[in-house]
Amino acid sequence: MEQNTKIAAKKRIFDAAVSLFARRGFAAVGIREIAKKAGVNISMINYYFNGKAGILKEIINECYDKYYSAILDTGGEKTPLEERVRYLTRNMVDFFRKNTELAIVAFSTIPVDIPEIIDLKIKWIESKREATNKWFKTLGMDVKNAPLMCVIRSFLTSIIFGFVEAQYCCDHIVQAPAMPIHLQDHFKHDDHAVVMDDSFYKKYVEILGCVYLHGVMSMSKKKGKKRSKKKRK
Amino acid sequence: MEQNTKIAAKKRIFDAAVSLFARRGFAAVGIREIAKKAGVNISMINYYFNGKAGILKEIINECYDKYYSAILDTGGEKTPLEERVRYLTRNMVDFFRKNTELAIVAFSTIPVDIPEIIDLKIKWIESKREATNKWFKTLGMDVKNAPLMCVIRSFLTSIIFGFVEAQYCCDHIVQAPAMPIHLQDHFKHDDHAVVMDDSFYKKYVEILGCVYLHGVMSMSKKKGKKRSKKKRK
DNA sequence: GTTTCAATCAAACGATTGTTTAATTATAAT
DNA sequence: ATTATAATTAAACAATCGTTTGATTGAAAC
Repeated sequence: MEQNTKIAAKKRIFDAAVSLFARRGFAAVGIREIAKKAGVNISMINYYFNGKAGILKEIINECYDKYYSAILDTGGEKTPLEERVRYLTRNMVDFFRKNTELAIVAFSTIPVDIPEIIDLKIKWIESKREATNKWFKTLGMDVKNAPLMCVIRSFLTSIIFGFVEAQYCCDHIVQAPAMPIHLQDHFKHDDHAVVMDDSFYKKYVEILGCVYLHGVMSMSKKKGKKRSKKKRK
Repeated sequence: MEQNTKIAAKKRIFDAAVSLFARRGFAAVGIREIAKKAGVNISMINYYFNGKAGILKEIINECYDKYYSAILDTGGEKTPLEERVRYLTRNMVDFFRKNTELAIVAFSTIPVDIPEIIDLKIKWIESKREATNKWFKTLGMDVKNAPLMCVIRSFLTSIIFGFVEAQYCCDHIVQAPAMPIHLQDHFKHDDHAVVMDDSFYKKYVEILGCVYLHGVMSMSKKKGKKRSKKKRK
């Protein structure tokens, strides 16, 4: 068996699983459906991934690797903060756009029955904790301030992921051919009818970056220092 | 059969389902498990709810009813905007805290195989669209600006829900007795070790309200008017 | 008391589930 | 060519799934 074809079968399974899990959820998709979509026999799931959970493990590893690459790339320290915020926002939006299904699966699946997956996720998050804290300190955040960090830490991820997931739902589930036509008419107005091309996302990134900057800087010690001068009487 | 006991059986099923669905997901939880937890026979699911999907339908209706009550209660029009933002933020945080499991199930479950549920959700969202737009106009948002509205529309919900869901996961899944002990040690520092009591949430609301106000007002036509005066030469 | 209606139960049904196993086929190495 | 290894297949397994059905029990109405 040529390496190319070997890789192809494994990859086909992976891609089929990502797509199906994203639309339907991990628990609702069976290995027979994945195998059928990938054009392989069901035993291949076990052979290549050691079972269904193994697919999920690889999804999580690939997604988190890409995710943390995106969020930890915040530009040069000499760059003005405004530009860095914009740069980061763009990185993250790009990440979620390019890896929508991967992210939906990895971020939304919490398989309680499979502790090793929970373990894996926790390890990823913990291993990147200090690195992400560095960025928040750059923003002037007090990382020991618990309620503050609960707002700020996943700010961009929550907003972008929430939006991208909703769009995915709209495009691939509600608008999917299998869905009754009358439901598809619901999205023919306002932001739902907008062509979300690169131009749209450029504006989205600008706006979000601005909201993030202004919102977060209202909590920043860096900005707070400026104010403290005025308050001293 | 007394009405009290009748209500009790149906409610026990509902509550058991909410709890199980929140932890494990709709597709992963079977009716036998729900019936066992509720202390009834499995046929009761069909009797009271016309099947598993019926439970989900009632969960969605109850949750969305409460959710929209919360987000549409934005205080009096005579009240200063700052206070209204704080008021709304508190409403929403309270809603998600009090109805965590309900919200997780209703917001996270997208049963592709059950178009009537998709339909129901869409109807809820569409029926409240104009009412929610009113608030955004109050904020000075241009509701026709698609990328702007894609940032602003679900801003608070994304952040609060994301946070509350993560805490639920931490408290009820990772920290659950069935989870191997070594995983539970991961959350003994920083914001994860904080007692999230009313005092914590009071600060959380303050901070989030402030971030929201400053972030959103950076995009507001109301604030924009003030600046336009200075720009005129 | 009897009859009717509501609530509950257990059994059955056809279908599906992920994992395992042994056989077969394809490919690589000699 | 033969042998060894990798990839693939089909069958089997034990378990589970949600819905349906008819029987039984409990409560209300008369």
